[in-house]
Amino acid sequence: MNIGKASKLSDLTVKTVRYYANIELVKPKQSNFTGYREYSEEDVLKLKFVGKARKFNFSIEECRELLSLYENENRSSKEVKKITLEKICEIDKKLKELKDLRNELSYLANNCHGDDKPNCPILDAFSQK
Amino acid sequence: MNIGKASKLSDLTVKTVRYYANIELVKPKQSNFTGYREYSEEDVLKLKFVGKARKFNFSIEECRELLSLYENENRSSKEVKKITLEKICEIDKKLKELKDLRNELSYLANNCHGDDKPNCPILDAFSQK
DNA sequence: ATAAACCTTACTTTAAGGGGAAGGTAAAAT
DNA sequence: ATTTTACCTTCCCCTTAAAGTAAGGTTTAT
Repeated sequence: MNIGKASKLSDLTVKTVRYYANIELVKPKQSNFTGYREYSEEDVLKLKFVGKARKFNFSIEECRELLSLYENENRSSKEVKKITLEKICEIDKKLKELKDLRNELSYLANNCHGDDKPNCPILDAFSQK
Repeated sequence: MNIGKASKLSDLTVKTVRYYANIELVKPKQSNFTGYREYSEEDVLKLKFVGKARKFNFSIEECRELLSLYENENRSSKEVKKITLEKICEIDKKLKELKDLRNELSYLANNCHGDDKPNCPILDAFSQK
């Protein structure tokens, strides 16, 4: 099938699918006389796989790694679990940062009158030496 | 003072300070015969202000807005509070996304044996149709 | 025959700088 | 006085993961 259909079936944009071909993440065989990319059913499965993993916040390079495990019959689930646990750690770190940030901002907002006067504890906090 | 000192005092890299000058966020007067940027004490205060706001996750454009409020004697704290509350909403949204993601990943990891066998519920989940 | 729908490569843009080259300047050490 | 070292400048490329657009080739439908 052509890229348009592969795009629809995998729920990715044509641009994205073409990008994945360029970076050799999911590379279809090139049909030689039209120059059109020719996608197989299996390619579509791989595209879907990557789409899911991307939604789970895995980077392209991590997707490449997962995909090679996915394709490898001799893989061990240990490796996949390890990558996933690392990703969870990353997310926890980010969550903590965001929570702290939210606390500080909400503290500032609560102490700001929000009226027409220029006094503003938010700006004061930003301009503290 | 030169950019190096302004950089140290504001706790930003020279690259960053130069970048802020280029995008006219914090623009010092250019000393004309050496071509060196000439920073005032007030410029340093602005750089620090931006540094703080950036740490609070405000984008450059939001910093520009906050900075103009900071410089404006006729500002109303209402405006600043509004921008801050919007930022808190954004953070809440991001927090929810990350929490959901974490739940799904941790569910998958918990169900993965993590041994040397190829069966892996994580990969299975990624390849579901 | 022509228009539409689809495909191609290639270039530019995004956010917020980081890295490094090539070269000018200033201050300190010899 | 000269050289070394420490700063400073502009300029260009790199990062993520595509999206936008241009210019042009192909295929299908009317």
